[in-house]
Amino acid sequence: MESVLEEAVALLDEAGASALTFRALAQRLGGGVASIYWYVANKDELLDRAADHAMGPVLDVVEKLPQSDDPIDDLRVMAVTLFDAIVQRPWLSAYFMRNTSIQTHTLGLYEKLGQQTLRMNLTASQRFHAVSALVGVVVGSAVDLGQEPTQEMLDGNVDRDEYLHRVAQDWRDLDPQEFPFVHEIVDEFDGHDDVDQFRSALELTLTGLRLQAGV
Amino acid sequence: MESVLEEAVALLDEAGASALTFRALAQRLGGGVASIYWYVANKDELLDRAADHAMGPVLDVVEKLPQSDDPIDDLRVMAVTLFDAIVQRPWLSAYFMRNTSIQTHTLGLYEKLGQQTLRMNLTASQRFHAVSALVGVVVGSAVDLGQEPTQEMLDGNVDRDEYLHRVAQDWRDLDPQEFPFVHEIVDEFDGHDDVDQFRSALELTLTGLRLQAGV
DNA sequence: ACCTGAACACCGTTCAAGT
DNA sequence: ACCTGAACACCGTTCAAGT
Repeated sequence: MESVLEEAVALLDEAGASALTFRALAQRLGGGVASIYWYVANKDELLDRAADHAMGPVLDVVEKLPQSDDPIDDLRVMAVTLFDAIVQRPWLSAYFMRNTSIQTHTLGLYEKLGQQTLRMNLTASQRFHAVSALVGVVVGSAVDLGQEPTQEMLDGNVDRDEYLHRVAQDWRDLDPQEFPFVHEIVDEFDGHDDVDQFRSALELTLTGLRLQAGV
Repeated sequence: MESVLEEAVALLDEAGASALTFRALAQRLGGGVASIYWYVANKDELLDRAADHAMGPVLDVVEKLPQSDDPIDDLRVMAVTLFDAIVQRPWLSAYFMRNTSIQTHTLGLYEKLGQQTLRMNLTASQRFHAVSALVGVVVGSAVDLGQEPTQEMLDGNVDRDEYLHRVAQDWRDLDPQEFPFVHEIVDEFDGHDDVDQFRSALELTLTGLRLQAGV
């Protein structure tokens, strides 16, 4: 079981979600395809378990984080830790919190995030929504990352920077009268860093939360 | 072309992303599978175009929205409009803003959101990040919705409420000492509305944005 | 310009049969 | 308890050939 998940994660890391097939996994394990069905009921469960397996080290880090006097600061560090993990493993975002009865590490992370809201003056509803919002920011910001390279990127052998640059050029060719905003931000878009984007989105949500809790 | 997208959207609406196959689509169009390849290069493009096709009416609504004196209020209405569309078509979230050179309606929506930030005292970078954050909130909140029903849900013939209730029961069985947050919010989680969750996340981001712009 | 049948190289999943 | 080979019912995609 352990080695099944280990090899599944390795396949996902090497070539993304589309590379994880039962046949490829069986080959790496040196067995037949049907064997894997002794450990998991179907591919969904395999992916849920693989994702949670990869969350183990992340939970370890989060649990060892020192607590400051400011729960908002602690939430920020935790969210960044989680986001960093997803940056390194973009395939994670699609399977985060999909089945907590199987994903115990993920549930642990959810709990640790939530415990910070227990330190703030909020209602249970506000706490629930706050953590959902934070998870949403992390996952929402990571959606871009999780996307498999498009056919265009594979064909032209273009990397991310080159791809962003081409899109930016398309945008610059648009009518400035009709698309004033796109023209305003096209230089920002061109070569932008996903981490900056995430950080800004996170800060907006944390600011809103700070105001709500009055801390 | 128009009818290809029309039928593709119909298939997606009826049974989700997994129902849209070239064979199923060809059958509905009364033709062969290979015909579709005259209109689109591959399945990715089909999905990108279908998603943008469904965005047409949404853009129409957003463009006809009256402008208030508060750009934040206008952003809220637009975000809610977009979210509502995704609630009705959960499959949309996965293909939003994936290829703007093809997705002209989607680009139009992005522009309309952004134009509200032009009315606020922000830098170009802040504007870019603000709209990215808002899109992230919408898409991030919609990720739950977009997920296909799990095998467990199909097997047991359980609906969403019943499913939430089962997960909630699992959570209630956890050790309260170890999972104080999960216990705090389990009653909120049980039977929660995705719209409420989205609204809260949106409000936190808008509050942060209001503070940043000083309006 | 538009459509087709038939094939190719894959998938996830099942199942009777093995140890 | 664990593994297997072989089959089943699908996929997206290609291509030579048609109108």
